[in-house]
Amino acid sequence: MSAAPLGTREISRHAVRAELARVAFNRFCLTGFNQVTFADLSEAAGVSRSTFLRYFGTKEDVVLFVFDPVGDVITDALDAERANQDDWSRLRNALESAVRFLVRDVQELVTILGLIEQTPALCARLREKQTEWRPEIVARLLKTTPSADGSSVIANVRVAAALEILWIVLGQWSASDGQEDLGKLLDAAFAAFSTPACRQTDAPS
Amino acid sequence: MSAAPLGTREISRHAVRAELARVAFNRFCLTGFNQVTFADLSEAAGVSRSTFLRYFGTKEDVVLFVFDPVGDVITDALDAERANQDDWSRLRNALESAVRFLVRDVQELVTILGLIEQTPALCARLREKQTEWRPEIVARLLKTTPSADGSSVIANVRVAAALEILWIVLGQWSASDGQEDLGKLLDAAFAAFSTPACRQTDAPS
DNA sequence: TCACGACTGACACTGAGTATCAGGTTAGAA
DNA sequence: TTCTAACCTGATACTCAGTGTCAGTCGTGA
Repeated sequence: MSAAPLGTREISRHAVRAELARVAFNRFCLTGFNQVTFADLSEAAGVSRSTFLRYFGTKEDVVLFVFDPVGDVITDALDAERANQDDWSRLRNALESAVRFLVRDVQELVTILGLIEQTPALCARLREKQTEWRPEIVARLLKTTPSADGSSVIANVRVAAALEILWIVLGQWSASDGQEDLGKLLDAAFAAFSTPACRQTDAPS
Repeated sequence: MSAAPLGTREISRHAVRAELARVAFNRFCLTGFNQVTFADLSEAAGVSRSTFLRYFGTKEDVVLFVFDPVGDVITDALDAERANQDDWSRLRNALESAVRFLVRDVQELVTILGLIEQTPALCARLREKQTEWRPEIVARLLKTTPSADGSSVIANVRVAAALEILWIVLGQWSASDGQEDLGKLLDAAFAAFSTPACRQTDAPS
């Protein structure tokens, strides 16, 4: 996977970043994202405001940097898929990889999703990241199943729809406090495209 | 449609707002969104910085307030649709209403979309608005064709996908400088869901 | 004509994010 | 071990978005 030597400096930086984020996250959950300032955070973490800002470009990134690898996770998973599957199946399985990557600690993810949901600035920034991932994913999809007419509109729409599903499903899952089965939720969400009549005929059994 | 009496105060406010936005828009296109400050804008418009800020809560809104009615346009159009159509047809037609509302001056819309595209802050804020529209649209969709299992996941996915299509299509359209036919682009985009094999088999003729 | 509400400009303030600089620390080569 | 170059840190100063307040002005309706 990641075949970088990772010098000691890099390791240290990574660890400090994680610790700063941990301290900050507690504050955010306690007081609310907008109410906490960089001055508060740096004081709580025992570093200067300058240093804190050097580890995270923006306040949003203090929370959202954990989502950064998701784009790569999806593209990698898409490559691993057997190419003889249809687009939707491949995207669905790639999303499964994404949620597996994200769900390491259920309670932690539920908490972070809750914080994001009730903070417009975090939602916006997360959607921005999502849009950044799209071109790469579209390219990967087109590489194995090229478009007939050379247009990438269809691929773009499918990828955009899949990424929307990711957040809708995670929102639903976190609303159930992490109880619901994410695989089933993904299937239910993708059913929005596969039900031929395009009616609300979910769960017919 | 809008049956409000609209007092003179309201008319005046509306007109001033439009003029301020016009002046600001020119500056943004000339210098770039991030390079222009409220001080620049207020000076160019001949009002104080305070006044300018009173008309637009944020710098993003100076550009994006024209999109505010789109949510209502879509929900209204959805109501007007005959309920015996399937979800995708209704959404597609509602989107047609939305683009008709937006395309009053082709060149102006192309310019504004270009500005948005090359300014991450504007993209983010626009997506935020888009997310705000969704619950209302979903409710309207469910009112006529309720979900079988009481879950709104499928409706949410479909609406989210449709709204993604809106921006993908507008992006494609503005890339062609407003030459392409928006109706055909919408059809092509919705084909991403209707092609049964879910392959890139666009435009088979 | 008067009174009330809204609009305006001026000012002060908080907080995010950028840039710079001097001093201290560490990694890695000599 | 020693030296050096790269890096990290805290301090400071700065720009700008956005909020809040206040006194003065203007339009409207009674």
